[in-house]
Amino acid sequence: MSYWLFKSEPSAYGIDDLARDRVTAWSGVRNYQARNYMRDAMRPGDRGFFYHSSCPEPGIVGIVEVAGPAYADPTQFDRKSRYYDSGSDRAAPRWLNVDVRFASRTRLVGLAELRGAKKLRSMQVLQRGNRLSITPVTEAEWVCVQRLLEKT
DNA sequence: GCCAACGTTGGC
DNA sequence: GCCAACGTTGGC
Repeated sequence: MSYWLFKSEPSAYGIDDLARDRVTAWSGVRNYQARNYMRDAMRPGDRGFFYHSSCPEPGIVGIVEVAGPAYADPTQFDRKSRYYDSGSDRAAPRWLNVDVRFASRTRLVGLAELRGAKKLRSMQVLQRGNRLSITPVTEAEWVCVQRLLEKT
């Protein structure tokens, strides 16, 4: 069992959208490292934080669960999609994604609060220049955020 | 809107 | 294989 952080711009797809849809495809990832996390390291049942970025109040806003194994991302073959990849071969798709299921909302744990927790100092999403839409979360970090969530 | 950071691309 | 240019991301 591993832990993850899924980052999304709420103007594109936020926790409200996921709460409504219950399950969504984490498609459109065009970064090899993030793809490898989904393809090689994620397991159904893994849990993650849902994080809002590029918005007035960036931070963790919910808990999600990996709903199934990675599969070929259909948007790479869709010529009309902004994620279309003419270099991807149907017989050996370049891009994969998992489905993510809504688990619960949380109160907002904003960036300043995350940065204020010493145990989260090495959390990947907080590092300079981080741009991955998926980052691993250690068990210690997961527990630390859970404790923050218990406070109000 | 600005700026820093990073990945990708393409010329050589 | 190198590296400059470019596009994208994300916090402020």
